[in-house]
Amino acid sequence: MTLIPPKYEPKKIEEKWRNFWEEKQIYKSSVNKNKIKYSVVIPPPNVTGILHIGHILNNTIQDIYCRWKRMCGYEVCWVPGMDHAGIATQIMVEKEIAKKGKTKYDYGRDEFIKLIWQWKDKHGGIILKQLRMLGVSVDWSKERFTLDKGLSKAVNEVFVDLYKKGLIYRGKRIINWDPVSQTALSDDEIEYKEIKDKLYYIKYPFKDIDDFITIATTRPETMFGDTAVAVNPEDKRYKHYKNRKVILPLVNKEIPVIFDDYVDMEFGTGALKITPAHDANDFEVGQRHNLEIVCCLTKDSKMNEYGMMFKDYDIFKARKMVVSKLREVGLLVKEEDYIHNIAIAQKSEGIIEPYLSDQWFVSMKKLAEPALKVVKEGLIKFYPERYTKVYYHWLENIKDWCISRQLWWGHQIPIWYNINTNEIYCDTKPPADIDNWIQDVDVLDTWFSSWLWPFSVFGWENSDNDKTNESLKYYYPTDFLNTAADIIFLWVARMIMAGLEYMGKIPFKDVYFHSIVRDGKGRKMSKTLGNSPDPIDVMDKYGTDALRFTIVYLAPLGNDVLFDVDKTEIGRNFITKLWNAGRFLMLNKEKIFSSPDFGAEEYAYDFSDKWILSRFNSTLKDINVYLNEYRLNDYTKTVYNFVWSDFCDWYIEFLKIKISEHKNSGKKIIDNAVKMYEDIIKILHPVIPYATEEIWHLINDKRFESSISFEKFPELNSSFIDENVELKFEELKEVVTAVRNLKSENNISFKTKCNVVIKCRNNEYLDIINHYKKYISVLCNLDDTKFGKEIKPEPDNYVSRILSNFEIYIILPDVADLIKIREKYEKELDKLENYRASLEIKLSNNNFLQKASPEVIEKEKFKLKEVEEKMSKLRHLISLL
RNA sequence: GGGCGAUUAGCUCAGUUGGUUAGAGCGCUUCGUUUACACCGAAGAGGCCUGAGGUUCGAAUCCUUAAUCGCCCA
Repeated sequence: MTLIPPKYEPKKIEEKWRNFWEEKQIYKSSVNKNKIKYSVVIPPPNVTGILHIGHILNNTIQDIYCRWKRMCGYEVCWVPGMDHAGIATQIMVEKEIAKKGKTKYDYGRDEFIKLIWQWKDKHGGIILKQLRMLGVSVDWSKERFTLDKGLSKAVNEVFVDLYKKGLIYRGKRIINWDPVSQTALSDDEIEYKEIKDKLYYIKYPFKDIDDFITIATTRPETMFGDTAVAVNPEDKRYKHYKNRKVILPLVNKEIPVIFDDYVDMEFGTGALKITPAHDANDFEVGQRHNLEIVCCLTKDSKMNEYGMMFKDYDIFKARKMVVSKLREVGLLVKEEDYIHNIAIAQKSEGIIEPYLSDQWFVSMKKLAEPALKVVKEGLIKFYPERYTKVYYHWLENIKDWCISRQLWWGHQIPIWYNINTNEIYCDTKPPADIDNWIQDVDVLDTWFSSWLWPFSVFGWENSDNDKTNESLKYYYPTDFLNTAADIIFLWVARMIMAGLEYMGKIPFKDVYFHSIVRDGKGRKMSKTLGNSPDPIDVMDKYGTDALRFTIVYLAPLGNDVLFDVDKTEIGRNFITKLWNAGRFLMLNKEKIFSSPDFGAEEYAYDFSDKWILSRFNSTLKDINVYLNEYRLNDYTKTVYNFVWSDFCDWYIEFLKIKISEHKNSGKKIIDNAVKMYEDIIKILHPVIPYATEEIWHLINDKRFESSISFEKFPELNSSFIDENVELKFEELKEVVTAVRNLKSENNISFKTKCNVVIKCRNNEYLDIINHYKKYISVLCNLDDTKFGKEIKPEPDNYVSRILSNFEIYIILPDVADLIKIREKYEKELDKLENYRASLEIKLSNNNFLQKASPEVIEKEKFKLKEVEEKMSKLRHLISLL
């Protein structure tokens, strides 16, 4: 028989089982029509990403479900993979070549992409290695990457199909242009910096009347692109300018005054110049009012021909010149110091210029309708449920999706332009006469491949092969998606659309939005704050299971997790406790089976056995509910409390005594306890796989070729749940606690043995005490325990505690401090009196008696009777002092 | 500005359709190495359930409103 070592050493043990699981490929899944499948796709992490604490939560949750379902007999398939993260990855390589003073243009597109692949093979995917450490039970043989051949084919197929359906079109859009690196940037790559600037007030004279309107702007040089002046329709100052036109200074062009509630009346003069080509908000206003779009800047932030005499000057120089010219002609009213945020490119530090350009869009309305319907009809469920509201709101106000990105790394758009005719060609295959065509230089948004993930990972490449692809037929739709709520639109909603459009079926049934992990002060984890712990360090220090357990334990459904590294102690301590309980059981088992003092006689379940079986099954019942409702912190908390408070604090303490009292049945007793312990290990395996695997093997050394992963998850046996037993056992616990409390409060050390008298309400309670006299005596360290229905202590020197069904008297070894005892009793009496009074008020209220249900009234009456009884006993005690 | 949440013990949170003398973990105080565990055990202190109205016999729980904080979308 193997003994459990004194200390749980996570590092060695984790490595051992991780290798075991992977070498034996035990989590590899294949189509098995005899089993119900449970499939999950990982939210593909970014290929450049490294593991942070949020990933730990996300992947632990998925692992819990995969392991749980596997133990429940499902054919579980969890697909891992990564996305190619267009911008992030390209930047990594651009930074690298920048060190050599080179740009991507020095290499050219094809060579540059080769470099990125090299980078990816060398540095990419660290995160998957880190996920291995976490012990995720994914099927590594199914690992996918969004730029894999098959997945790329799927992307092209979908683009072409949507284009042919008329759901993809080309349109104008303001993008973030970095004039330094000559590229478009996404919002994520931009930082905002506060700068001191000037706010210029400029007069725009009216066309027909001798009046003017003053606008305020920080960018006078863009006035050459102005196509309107806007005011708020509510603004009384400007109401009478309806249908008027102003003359754009310097340009001498007529532009309209428009009314739009986008305008902030408080800002500047309440009048804005509208430059649709050079400001994203102005562009929107322009769209609403059908304004002309005039672009007056070049791609390197210089004035173009619309800038007239300022052509070829850069914007800063041009600004100065424009201002002095306006001053000269008397149209500059004033300039004010002004502090505002400007957008800066993270990498190049260039000042971002909003730039109007041609982009590709997906028309979303048609795709959104069915996606809305399936959630409304409950085919897809969101946890927490309130996210459905967020989802509806977005889909009901859906905007078209800009899918082109000005990058080289990604799926190049399958659109070709004819050099001679400007004709557009769109197909999965390039045009035959390729020399006459140029392919669109842009690539697709990374999400354009991620939205196909739930079926592309199973081999979907086009709408024909899904009919013959067994894997796809078996695993799709998936059962569970777990992700962060901030990508509900970017990813979740779009997957639903794509799933319905291309598979004709929802992509998943349950979507669980997990918590956001924040630091202990509630701040978001961020690189700049440096408050984001490296999970690998935490795993090193406390153990992987400890981190897994803690993070789930702290994560309530729908709320943020406040995580500090120190808190990992919760998980570590719990695992140590669990480990030691097992160690105790195995030590005893060894002792019992190797000593002639112990026998193997049958031992019928006694009260404490019935109690722990009831508690265990109640726990099992609860955790089944919690797991089904994605209340994972309740799952961990429930098991935690059961193991610590019920199993260790009480059951094992009882067990110690039971074994010594019933040596002839020692083997049976310890076997029963070990059996329950094994069940506990199994229900914990989903959350702490390493420790439970190790323990499971230690309990029985003949298991080396197998894994706890495929053990049957303990099944609920409701017939063991006995509320009455649980309540009665609580009372027994109360007796023990009361005796300990009396000792402690009267400064009797635990080591000092003393005598106790217990008066029981009736025969039933008498039986309990009779049977457990010895246990109480050991657990409280007593000398003599007398009990009976009518028994009374010798009326000399004792203190007492009145419980509902017991009166406990403890004989003091020294002369009692009567004053202190009296104070104690009176304090208790005061408390009871308050309670009694509130009950009496309630019960003398006619309204209550008429309107409350009879059961409630009975309950209140019983409480009153009980409290009155206690009080009279207490009064009696006081009178004896 | 629009929407969605949150506010309960020093901290982090439970509290399921209203019937509770409002619970847990951590922290704190006191005691303790009794043959699993000091990453431990025993005992204890600690709350006008954010404020104000209302519904009800009865509200931490339902409604209205205010304040503070957070998230998402503009």
